[in-house]
Amino acid sequence: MMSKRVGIREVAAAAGVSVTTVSHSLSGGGQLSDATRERVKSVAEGLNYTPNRLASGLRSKRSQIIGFVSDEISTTPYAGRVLLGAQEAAAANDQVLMIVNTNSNDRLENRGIDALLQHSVDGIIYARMYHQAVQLPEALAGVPTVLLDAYTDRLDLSSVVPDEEGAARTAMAHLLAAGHRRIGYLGNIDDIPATHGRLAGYRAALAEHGIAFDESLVTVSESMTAPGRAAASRMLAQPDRPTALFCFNDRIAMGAYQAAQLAGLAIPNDLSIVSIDNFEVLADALLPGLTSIALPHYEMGRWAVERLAAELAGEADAAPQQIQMPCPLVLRQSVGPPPH
Amino acid sequence: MMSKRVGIREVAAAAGVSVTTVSHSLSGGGQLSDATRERVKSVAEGLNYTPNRLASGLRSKRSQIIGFVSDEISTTPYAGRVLLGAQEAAAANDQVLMIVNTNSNDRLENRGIDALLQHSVDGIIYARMYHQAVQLPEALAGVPTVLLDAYTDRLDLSSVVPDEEGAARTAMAHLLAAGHRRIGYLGNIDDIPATHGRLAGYRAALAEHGIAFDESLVTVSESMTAPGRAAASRMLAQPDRPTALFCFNDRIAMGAYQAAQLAGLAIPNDLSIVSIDNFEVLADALLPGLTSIALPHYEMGRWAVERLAAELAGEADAAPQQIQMPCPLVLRQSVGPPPH
DNA sequence: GACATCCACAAAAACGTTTATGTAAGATCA
DNA sequence: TGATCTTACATAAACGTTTTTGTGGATGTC
Repeated sequence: MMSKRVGIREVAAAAGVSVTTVSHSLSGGGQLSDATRERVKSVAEGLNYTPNRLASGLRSKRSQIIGFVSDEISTTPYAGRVLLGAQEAAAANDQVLMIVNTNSNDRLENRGIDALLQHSVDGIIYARMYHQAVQLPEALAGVPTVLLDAYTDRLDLSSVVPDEEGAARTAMAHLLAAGHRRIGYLGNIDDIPATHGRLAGYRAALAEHGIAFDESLVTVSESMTAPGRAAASRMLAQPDRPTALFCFNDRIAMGAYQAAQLAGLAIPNDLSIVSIDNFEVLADALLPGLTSIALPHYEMGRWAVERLAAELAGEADAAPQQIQMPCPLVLRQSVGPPPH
Repeated sequence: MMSKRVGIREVAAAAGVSVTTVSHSLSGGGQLSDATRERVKSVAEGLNYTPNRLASGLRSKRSQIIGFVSDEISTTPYAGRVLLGAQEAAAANDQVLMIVNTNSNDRLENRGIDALLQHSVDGIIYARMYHQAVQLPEALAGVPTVLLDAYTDRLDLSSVVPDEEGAARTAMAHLLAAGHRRIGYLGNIDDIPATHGRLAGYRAALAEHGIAFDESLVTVSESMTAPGRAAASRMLAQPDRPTALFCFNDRIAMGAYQAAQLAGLAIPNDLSIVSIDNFEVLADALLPGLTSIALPHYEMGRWAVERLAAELAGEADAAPQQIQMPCPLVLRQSVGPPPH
């Protein structure tokens, strides 16, 4: 049982054909009679033959490996979902993922990319853990690459990011449908696409419903719980306080929960809250459950790898695409009608 | 610039030596004069030569790839830290990680392992996302393997898991040092090592301090927020309620926070809480911050890969080890002296 | 000064595939 | 009926390394 791995030669010998024939039989190439093809296949199966991908990659220039470089694999809880989507898509395409983390460090990034290229990856997913603009490293020039949760101004690269504005509109639509008209926005302060896109979505949703934008209903803070709590407290202390809050993310929303509690406001009876992230450990754990917009991490991971695979295969629709993924609403219990 | 990748032949030609000499120069093998060695190295550097790992792996039987098999890469927020530790250790050893997710599905697991073996990984990290007993799949027989957050009864396999009992003792020691004597334990109900180890640690810590074990101070529930809340509520409703709670994990602790709030108890003035997980998004966000024991995910990832690398290198201390990693206490604001 | 030893390097085989090229037998065609 | 085309496979080169084996000269030994 524990002999050397069986190679293509052994299969050839056992089937009474040449190694060429075996190779063609298994890959579907060449011209062979269906009879031999099938016979060889079953012999190979019987011998438990599996090809050596190093050898086949060396010769064919296709390693069937996709490199995955990300900035921060660990600090966010999203990385796992992205990776899962990417890995599943890879498996479906008979590919496998080789990962490298850069810690947002250029030297590490270059070393990592180098390592991937030395292993002859067929292409690379260049991923960020939050939506941002990036500049593609020199080392990736000429390497098939798809951007994930990141974008550049280059139109020859495919990329996928969440539809930030759409996400905000969806959140707002939900609040508006519940009857709210005074809706506060607890925004983020960083200069990133999410900041601008979500604010734009907030304003657009108001405009669509003929509600005037009210400067006093918008605050910005760091997107963490404590600053969110402070911002929410300020907003709820206003004389004509909003009946609902749309929060930049779940951590700010958690701050809003705390502020509401401190202000003696019940959710959702006195105050409705919706936010973005659908970070389950928080959203499910909060009391009541937090209605939130999910960022499509799994889907972006899948899409990026599928896109890359398509481009590598030189498929018909292989022109690069830059897409924005829709973000679905996940209902829980933090939204109700406004108090009268 | 964008010519074919430069190979070892070009380096040989440029340096005026044979490819053999180049290979030896760069790998440190063979016997060459230091002069040639250095000269070849600088020529290689000048040409921007990087070896083709497929070719070198094919010939040398060492791919420099480590396979990483995990059950659930996405559902827990810990995966990222494990992966980060593993990846960093791999990079330090000039290796790279190839990952595969099994979704706890045997068929997927076998296909994934097969894929890794086809790519000639040098060894495999067989990881679980929570501490548990496993049975090593058939397909891994004969493949160098290290278990991560998992163990078997086989002594020929290295493994690393958290020291559950020690973690509980550390948590308890902290509460005891603060002066608490009536300490409740909100435990978990699953039949897993963490359940038994942490309970054992709780009992051991009490015994060490001459405190009698009180059945009424222990509850078990699912390890999530809502069940934790219910369990904590029951415990806090007791006539002689505990002054402190040790929680199985942060999610249960969050439930305890909610129960305390419902019962009108302030943390840490009326009730101290410590738990295990140090799940930062929760622990930092809770008000006040939750003092928690960190599980050594990053460290386990590092250790597993380093261990595997050592065993692959056939180092002197290469005898398999099964270790339990210590779990450090992360102080926040949820522990104070008991109310008098 | 004959022989073995060692040094510094080169030539060539090998790793396990894929692919380019070759070929023998049968089918097709004028 | 010979020439040409297909069909179905085989032979051999190639991928870019590492490793095994070879070699010519310098050095050492007695």
